[in-house]
Amino acid sequence: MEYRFNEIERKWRQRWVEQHTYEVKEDPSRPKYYVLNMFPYPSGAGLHVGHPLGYIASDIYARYKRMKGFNVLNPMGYDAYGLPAEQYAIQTGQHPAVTTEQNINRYREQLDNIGFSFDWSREVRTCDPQYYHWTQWAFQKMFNSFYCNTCQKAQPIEKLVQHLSQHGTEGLDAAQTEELHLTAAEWNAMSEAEQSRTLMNWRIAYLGEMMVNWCPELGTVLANDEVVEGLSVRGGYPVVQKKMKQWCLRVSAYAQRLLDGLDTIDWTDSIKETQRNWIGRSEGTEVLFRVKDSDVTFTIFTTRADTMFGVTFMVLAPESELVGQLTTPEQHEAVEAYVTRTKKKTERERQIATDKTGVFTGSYAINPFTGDEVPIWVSDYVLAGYGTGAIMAVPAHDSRDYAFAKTFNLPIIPLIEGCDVSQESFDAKEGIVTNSQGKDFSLNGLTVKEAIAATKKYVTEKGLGRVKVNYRLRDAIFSRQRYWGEPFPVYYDNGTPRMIPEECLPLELPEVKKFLPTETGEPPLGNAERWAWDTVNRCVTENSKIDNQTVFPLELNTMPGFAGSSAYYLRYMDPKNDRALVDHDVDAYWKSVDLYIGGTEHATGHLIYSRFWNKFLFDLGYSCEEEPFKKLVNQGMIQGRSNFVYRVQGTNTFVSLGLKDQYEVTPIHVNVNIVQNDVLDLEAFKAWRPEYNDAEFILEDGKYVCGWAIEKMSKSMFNVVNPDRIVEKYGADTLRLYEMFLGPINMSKPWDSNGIDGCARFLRKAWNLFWDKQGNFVPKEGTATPENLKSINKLIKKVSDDIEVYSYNTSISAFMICTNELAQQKCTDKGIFEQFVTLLAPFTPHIAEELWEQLGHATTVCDAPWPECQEQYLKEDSETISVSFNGKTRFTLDLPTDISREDAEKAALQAEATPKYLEGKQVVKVIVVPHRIINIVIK
RNA sequence: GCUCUGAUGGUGGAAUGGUAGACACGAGGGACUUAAAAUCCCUUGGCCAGUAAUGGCUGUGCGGGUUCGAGUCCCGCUCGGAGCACCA
Repeated sequence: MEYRFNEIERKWRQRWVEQHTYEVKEDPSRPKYYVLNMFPYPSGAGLHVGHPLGYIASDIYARYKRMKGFNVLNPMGYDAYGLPAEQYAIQTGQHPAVTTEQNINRYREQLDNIGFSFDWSREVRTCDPQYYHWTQWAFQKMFNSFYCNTCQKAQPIEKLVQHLSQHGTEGLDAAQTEELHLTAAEWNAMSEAEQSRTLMNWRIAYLGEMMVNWCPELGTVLANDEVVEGLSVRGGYPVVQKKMKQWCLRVSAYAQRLLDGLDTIDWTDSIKETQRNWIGRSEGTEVLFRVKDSDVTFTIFTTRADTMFGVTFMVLAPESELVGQLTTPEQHEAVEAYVTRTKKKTERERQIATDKTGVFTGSYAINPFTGDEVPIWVSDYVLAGYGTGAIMAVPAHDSRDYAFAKTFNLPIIPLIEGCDVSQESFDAKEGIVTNSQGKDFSLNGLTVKEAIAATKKYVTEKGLGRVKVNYRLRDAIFSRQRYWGEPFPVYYDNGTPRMIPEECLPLELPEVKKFLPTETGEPPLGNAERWAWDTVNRCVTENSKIDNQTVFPLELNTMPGFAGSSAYYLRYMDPKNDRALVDHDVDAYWKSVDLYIGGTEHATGHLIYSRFWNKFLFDLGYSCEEEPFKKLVNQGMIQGRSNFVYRVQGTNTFVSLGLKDQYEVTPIHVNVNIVQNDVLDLEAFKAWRPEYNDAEFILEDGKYVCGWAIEKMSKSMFNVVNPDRIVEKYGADTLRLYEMFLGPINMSKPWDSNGIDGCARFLRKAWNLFWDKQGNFVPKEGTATPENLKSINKLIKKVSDDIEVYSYNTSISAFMICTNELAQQKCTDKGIFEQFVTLLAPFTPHIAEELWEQLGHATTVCDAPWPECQEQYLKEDSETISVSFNGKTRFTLDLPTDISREDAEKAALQAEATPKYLEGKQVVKVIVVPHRIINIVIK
């Protein structure tokens, strides 16, 4: 009987749809399990073989869990907003919604080909108003909340307003943009608009004037994780720093909880470490410095409080507000020129620069420990956004300060016994402190660690400063000057931002005539005036105050890509709910994602924002778990394996790999789809491109062998392998199997079609177990032999163990071994075959369903119970045990398998061959270890 | 610079501290066939000895250590991949 995978796969895919096999409902009688893949951005290029890797891995696990009796949620959807569709729209005029729809349809077709157990009735798309309703809703909740440091959670903004009106900022401990001091009277005297503006200092979603990453080419600002080495991640365009008024999310308020939460979740160390780096917690001290002949004071942040006696100058960031206050008239011109020069530099230029530049302000600060006057400089090696934007410089013990001091000839005072700072600074936090004697305070003789602690204590007691924890993590910039994103549900009342009433959500994205900024430089939504006024008239009741002559009444920015992907896992639980993001009871059932699969590239983006977003919803009681993703598995990237042909220079002749060294050749990328096992299909090559029509070849052994290299999978390298082609040629089951067989899912590896035949061969062999040469169905009741039982139980044990740790490649090896054994044993027992098919079902569902039906079952194999291993069949009566002395095998013994350790020792010592090895020697101990070895230690 | 990862045949990769190289690909040999494809069987880390069965030595990036026994644990390097980085 021939294995016709095409027919079988088509049949079952259709039946799964008809019978709603993969649709799930909340079912309190069964335990739940939530499996999730990072949903894809549907790009125009379609899926390549790398994309389904994670989906297959999670599908296997989801199917396995279902067979183990869990109610499994395994949804899929699309992260549909994004720059490529919009860039394409700008070039072609094609509406992004149209291209996105097309791409989604193509993705769906490709995904359906692979036989996933997704519950498509729960599909979400971030660009669907039914979906982004809740993205906008969450934003409004953030706008109407602040973060209370005392209770460590988000609170309604009304509580803050109440506090301000009764006590001002007195006793208020909340996450804020800058430190404000207000009395209740001052607050109450403010106009409503002023109060609204002031509240931005605390809101979790706030409008802030801040330095942003501006990308002129893309015409938009970008978040920190969207910029790498001063270039935009999308497109690689330069990014400059610019001060702009933008919507921001106060992610920094959650820094400590984001850090602490990492200890409660099962993610790999490396991705946790990446997030820890990104959050960048650093414990230190803030110290207040007075300025000579002035009332001005300023604070600096340091992690090396022990080096207070080595401060020889101070440095301000060029963007610091102190620069203006501290520059003396004589230095004004020089400082001005320096600050202007810095502004013109791109982020990248500032990062690359190794030389220290700077300028003296003319002012001096007074070291609170020594009373010394030290000059205050301005330099761009100090960052405005970190700490206080000002530092105390200790050139002896900080390499950057050292370089600056050398450049400008400033003094260097060493503070560690025996350190040599003539060539470079001594940065290590170790050694014994010296040179540190003040009026009433000395650090001499202490270790660095002790000195830091002592200084902290002193500073706090004397009111010179305080202990402070700083984080690198910045607030997320939430505005994009783009069209294809969620509109902000915000209108402006004479410049004061207000939320569109909740009952008016979703605020739908309007049609626009063009996707570029308006002539006045407004974002693309500025083209949609009609939409703006209609919205205001429809939703805002008291709109009399809005000046409809001059000011555009709605927010024109749209939200960034991470907005829609931050809470999508909650929406999958209850995707059609039009009254809430997710029903409370439904959320209480599904709780959080048990297994999340996706790439590491989202470590500092989506995976931070999502955790932040969920923690916020948790604080407000909308999500019942604090961490959204309990277990995270990162699938590796699938790289491309490119093939090359070698053209003899100046000819149209191509020489095979083994002979190319005899010629002057140019390697040329050749389409991997016309190469098999590195052998070129000559006719296909000639037909590939017109210029190769009359190509000639120099062959080796009658074949043209191509060279190869591992590169990124990309169109330009002609190494993109399309899963549809593999499915067509080998079937989806073979594709699934092969992708998993390539190696552990968390490792990056090149796609190499060379091995795929092995998996196809295995499935054919497995299929052939069920029919004899005449085409008769083999399985019969009650014919199991002990060998059959041993083989299948070995398989059950191996697959059950391996699947739990996602070691699918070794499971598949076990299947191959078992298949060969059953074939050799000429197994005919129906029970054995049923167990075999059941085990196979998560991996290769189509063939498993077909065989399951052939075995006489009317129900789907998806609900067959996962077999339990019967250990008794694995045991043997006796086995050969090697006996070794001092690590070398000397002889073997046949012993019963269930023999005790003592008896084994006795048997080994009494064995006939033993004495001659023991002559004149003393037995120290006998060690019985698993795997059939007894080791006798002698002296 | 700091942090995290990894290194095993021609290739992808297996090995709870216990016979390293499972399984697969590739390669070589053989069977079947007019032929090819497909299928099946055998060999396959390296070196040495033997007509052969087989035996010996060596071997998991490098150098040490712990252990009866180390790919696995510890210390010190080399090289690759990733993250952070003028973060005070």
